[in-house]
Amino acid sequence: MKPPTRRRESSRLAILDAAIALCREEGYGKLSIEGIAARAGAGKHTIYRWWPNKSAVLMDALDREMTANSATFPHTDDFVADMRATIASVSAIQANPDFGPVIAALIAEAQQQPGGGRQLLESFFKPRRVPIVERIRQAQADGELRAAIEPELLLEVIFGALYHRLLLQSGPLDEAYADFVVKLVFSGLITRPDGSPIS
Amino acid sequence: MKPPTRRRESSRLAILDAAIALCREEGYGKLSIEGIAARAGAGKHTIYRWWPNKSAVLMDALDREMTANSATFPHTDDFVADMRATIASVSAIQANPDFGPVIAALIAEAQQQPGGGRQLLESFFKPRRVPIVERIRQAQADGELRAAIEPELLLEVIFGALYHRLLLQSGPLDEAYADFVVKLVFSGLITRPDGSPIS
DNA sequence: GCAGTACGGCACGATCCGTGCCGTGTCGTT
DNA sequence: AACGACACGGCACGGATCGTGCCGTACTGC
Repeated sequence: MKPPTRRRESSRLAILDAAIALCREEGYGKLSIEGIAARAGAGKHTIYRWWPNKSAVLMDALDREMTANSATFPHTDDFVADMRATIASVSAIQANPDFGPVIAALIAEAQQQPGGGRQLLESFFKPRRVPIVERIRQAQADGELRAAIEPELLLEVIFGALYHRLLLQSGPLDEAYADFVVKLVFSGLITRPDGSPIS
Repeated sequence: MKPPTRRRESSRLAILDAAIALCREEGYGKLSIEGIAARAGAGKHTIYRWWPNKSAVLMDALDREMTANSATFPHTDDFVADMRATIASVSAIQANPDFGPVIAALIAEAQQQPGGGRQLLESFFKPRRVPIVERIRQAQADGELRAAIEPELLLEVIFGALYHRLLLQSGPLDEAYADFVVKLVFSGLITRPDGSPIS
């Protein structure tokens, strides 16, 4: 009961490699289906058969690279430290010239169709946030964090701050910024017996 | 010493009206210089003479409408209430189908050129945030808010959260969300003698 | 080994880009 | 009031890319 696909894997990989390489070299604006096909030594039909548009190709290509080169999700007994390390890791990926501009291009392209943003969120971003959501829920279960707040809502604010820097280049996407954002978001939420602020 | 412009104002306005109308009707993806020129009854040269690309036209068009239809910036003695009302007003504009998609398109298009995001931020967004920055500085001067934090940095987090919903459609851009974001950001920053949380 | 199908290559009309030219109209100068 | 400069609308052009159709080849599964 194998999947009934006679798709040629070598073409698929050549297309994904060509797409993300061209995007990095020339920018997403100059990325074209014709260019991808030529570079991959493929016919345009082969691309149109398997992907609806060029952003879908690029999304698959980025997905392939990012599953190998993923963020780190430490899980120690210090929740805030875990979150700092996690968000710093995410921001480092977004600051990487090999990934940041491609992510920005995907967000940009999603604006072209109605509902494109939501689809990108559900199919690409949300699955990658699952480990972080789980870590937050764990902290809530442990009584380290107010339980009344949805973890996804917190991550909207945190990732929104990162995307602000990614899309509007308002400053460096470095560890200092990640620390600032995490501290800001959690400084009013952490439950400590003595009420001392987190450092 | 008048500015040496023989530019025809009627053409400029017709082009701006045509651009934003077409963007709303068909979406930014189907917006073309040829379409704008045809709808405005103008020559393409007239557009290329005064704007470098279609996103610049759209930015001018949106700017013209938003200066008339601006957010409200209340200034009472309750800083957090002021911020809630202000951010709720901003989010209402972004939730408006006449403005939100256009703003999203501008952010998306800015990703095409290197530095485009920063340019959009400086020329379009930052000037509109000035009153909010001033209100935050006032609160800091009044001792209502920790003075060590840059207001622009706080607004990055707040607006980032709004843009997350605008660009990724992660939920409604309503007053409840604006309240949540403002409360979250300021809950750890407000200085109160009794240390009670803001409600 | 056979049949089905995915494949690469090529060609096509359509759209939009950015630019050049041309004749007209309007505005500033004298 | 007359002139000259320039912005304007209209049209045309080559180039690029789109999405699709057709054709012959090569690979794959039964």
